[in-house]
Amino acid sequence: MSSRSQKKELVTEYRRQQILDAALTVFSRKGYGEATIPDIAREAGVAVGTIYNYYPSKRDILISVLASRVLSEPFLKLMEQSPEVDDKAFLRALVQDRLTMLSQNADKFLFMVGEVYRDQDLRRQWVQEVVQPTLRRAEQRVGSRIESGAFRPMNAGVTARALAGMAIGFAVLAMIEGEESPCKGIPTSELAAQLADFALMGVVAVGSGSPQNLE
Amino acid sequence: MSSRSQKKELVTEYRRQQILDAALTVFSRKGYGEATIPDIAREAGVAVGTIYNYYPSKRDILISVLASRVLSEPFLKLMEQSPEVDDKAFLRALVQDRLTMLSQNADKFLFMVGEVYRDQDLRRQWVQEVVQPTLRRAEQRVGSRIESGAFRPMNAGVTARALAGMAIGFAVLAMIEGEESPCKGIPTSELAAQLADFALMGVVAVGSGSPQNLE
Amino acid sequence: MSSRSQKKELVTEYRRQQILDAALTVFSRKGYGEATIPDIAREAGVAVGTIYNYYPSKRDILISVLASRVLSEPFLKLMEQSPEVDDKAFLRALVQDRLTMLSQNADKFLFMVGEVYRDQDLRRQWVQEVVQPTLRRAEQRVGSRIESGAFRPMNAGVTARALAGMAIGFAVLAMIEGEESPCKGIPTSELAAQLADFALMGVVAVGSGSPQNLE
Amino acid sequence: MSSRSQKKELVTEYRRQQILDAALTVFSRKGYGEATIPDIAREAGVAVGTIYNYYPSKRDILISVLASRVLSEPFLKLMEQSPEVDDKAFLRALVQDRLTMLSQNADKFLFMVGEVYRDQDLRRQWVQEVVQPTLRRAEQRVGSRIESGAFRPMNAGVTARALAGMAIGFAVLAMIEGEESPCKGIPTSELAAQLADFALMGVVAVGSGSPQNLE
DNA sequence: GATGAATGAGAATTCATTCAT
DNA sequence: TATGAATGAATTCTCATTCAT
Repeated sequence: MSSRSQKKELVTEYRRQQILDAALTVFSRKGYGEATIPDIAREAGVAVGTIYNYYPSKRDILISVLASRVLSEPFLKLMEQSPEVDDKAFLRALVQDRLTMLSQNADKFLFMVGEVYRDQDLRRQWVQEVVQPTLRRAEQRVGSRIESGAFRPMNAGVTARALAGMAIGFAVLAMIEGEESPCKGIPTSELAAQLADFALMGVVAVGSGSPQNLE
Repeated sequence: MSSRSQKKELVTEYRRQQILDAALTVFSRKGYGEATIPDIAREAGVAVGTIYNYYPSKRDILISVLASRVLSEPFLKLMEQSPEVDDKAFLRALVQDRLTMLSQNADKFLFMVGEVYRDQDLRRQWVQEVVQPTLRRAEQRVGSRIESGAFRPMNAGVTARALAGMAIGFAVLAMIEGEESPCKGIPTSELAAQLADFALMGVVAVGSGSPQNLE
Repeated sequence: MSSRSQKKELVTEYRRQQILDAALTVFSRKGYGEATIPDIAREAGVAVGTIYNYYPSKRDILISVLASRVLSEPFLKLMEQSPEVDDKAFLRALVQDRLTMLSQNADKFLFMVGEVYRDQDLRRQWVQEVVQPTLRRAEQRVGSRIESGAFRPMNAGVTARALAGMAIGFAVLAMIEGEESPCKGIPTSELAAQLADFALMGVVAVGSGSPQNLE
Repeated sequence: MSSRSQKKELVTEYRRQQILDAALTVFSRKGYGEATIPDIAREAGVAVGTIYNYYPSKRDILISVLASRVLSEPFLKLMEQSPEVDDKAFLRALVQDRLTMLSQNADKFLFMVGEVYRDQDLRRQWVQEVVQPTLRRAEQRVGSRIESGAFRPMNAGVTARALAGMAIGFAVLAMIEGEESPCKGIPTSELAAQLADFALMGVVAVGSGSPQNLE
């Protein structure tokens, strides 16, 4: 008896995933506005009506796709980083991971930017449940390094966002430039190393005459 | 006679602007997919049919809006920066300017991200005519500073993109976090100063024990 | 063996009633066109599929509901009136009963008026099996009172329909006027008395000067 | 200039009527629930989209049809009756007129019974603007006849509703019985005469022994 | 050129009915 | 027999585009 209802639940859950996967694919390809329910149904291999047995409207599909596939999933790994390695190795690995992830998921991210920005509830939920916890984690790490004297005294919140922003912005630029980017030929590991160095040491040559220039 | 045709041209040009402004407003508010021609007509104060006397289709309006309002204008200022001040002041001013611009135009940017990414021609045109010239200029500046020994030896292309990306990514995060951001209370000039310092000197405390940690 | 099959039949019959009751409730509330099979299933506490084990289509449910719940039941009582009391008491009791019945079942009647009118077979069946037997009975009663000289010489068929129509029409008006009706505050027994007097004696004051006016 | 906009308004008004007429026809034939917008468009000889340029939803079409074609129009004549003729002639003419009108418009009435009953706003509006003014007029007439001693002392409100109800109920029964009604062969003028006599004098034979029976 | 009513293809959504379990 | 997920035709409604005035 339990097995019967368990089985049914499994099938139901599988359908849900099937539909979300299909929706993500279609949204990525055509954007939310241009995607149609028949598109999603075809991609999922189910009938149009079936979709409505699982989600009450197209917008609800979007919400579910974002919640379960786009807005949190890619961030999960980021939250689990072991803090035990040294900064440089950590940062290189992190940046490399981010770049890889972003370039692999660029299409899956871009379709939702406008939608999330426009839907206040969606934005707030995402910010509170995903973005801010992630940033807070980075902030804490930066803060503890500052306390230990390893990092210069800085505003940890701003710095964490500058670091995260650098990775995101760099990846976005790479995405936009596409094949025409001069970074295209450089291996990701090398890019990550350069970015990590930039973040750790900045651009100024230490011991050069520049510091004077700076003040 | 000439004045007659000149006048006509002026009116025509004015109408074009009127329609583009209205379209930008509506696209920003609702997104391209959800915006309708009647929306734009209402916003512009003209009849639906009039719009089709100036643009052959909704998509063409999008193209024109992006080309004339979104993709270049905000970057024009970037190209005009005087390079004669010292690095720190320059960077602070630049970053502050970018942050202000982005926060003022966030809504105007976000609606088109997905659209541009999906339209290859549009993306390529934008990249070649606007993005790359701007980045190349930054790259040259970084390159000359490296040559002069003011900056550490680095890949100028990567570094220029890391700098630009940091500003863009930071602003995007601020936009996403909105009111909930811990940076919300900090004056833009102060934020710009922190970001500029981060870019110039990195996070590591010079002379600390960290450098060993780093290697 | 017999008890097994009897039990089964009982259950089957019970289900049928369950479904018809639910259908009547839902049809009354939303009308036939807007009522859905899931609505009825929910109301009946059975699954959608179960309904199709008992009735082959939504239209068949309507037919059964009308036949067993709406078109005959409320008229059955009418046939059972004892004819042995005097006219005035009889008419008062009858009218009061009709008014009470109609006001209690108004919602159950109204949803089907259009449906029945449109379905010729349904209408004819109802007329032949229910309406006409009832009216014929009233007609006979009026006829016998005319023969005995108690009623004026009149067309018994027309008069019977005028009497029945008065009760029905009065109740319909009361239903339509709802709370706003000036009859709202009058007790049903008083209303019934007035209507019965009207039917028996008409409106004209006997012995008044009006009769001249009338000819 | 004025003629231009006047012309346009005329066309607009004509379209509105065209659509309402078509909707009335289709609603009458199929009922509101089963009627479709393409049905109405076809009947009106316009495109589906055109309908939506004039009415925002199917329900709004219903409301307009009821307001302009069904709920008031047939009642207008009733309000204009000249009160100067004698009661019998007046009542005969009135009843005949009602019977004719109802039998000609039966199909147009029946489809809306359930809809009006279910839509509180619609019902209330109809009652206040059409039904009650009409009934009040009848009530006043009955009241003045009572005062003059021509009618017996009665509750004028109840009596007016009994009279109106009789005409309505009689017509409804005739509609329901259709071809099978024994009244089918009787000319409308004769029916009206019988009903008027019934209303004026009741069923009881004056001077018969019945009055004793009645008390 | 400007206008806005008309158009109809196409979108989201509903729901009667089927059928495997 | 009971169930309820799956189906897809049918429905309401939208809107880019056309075109007569």
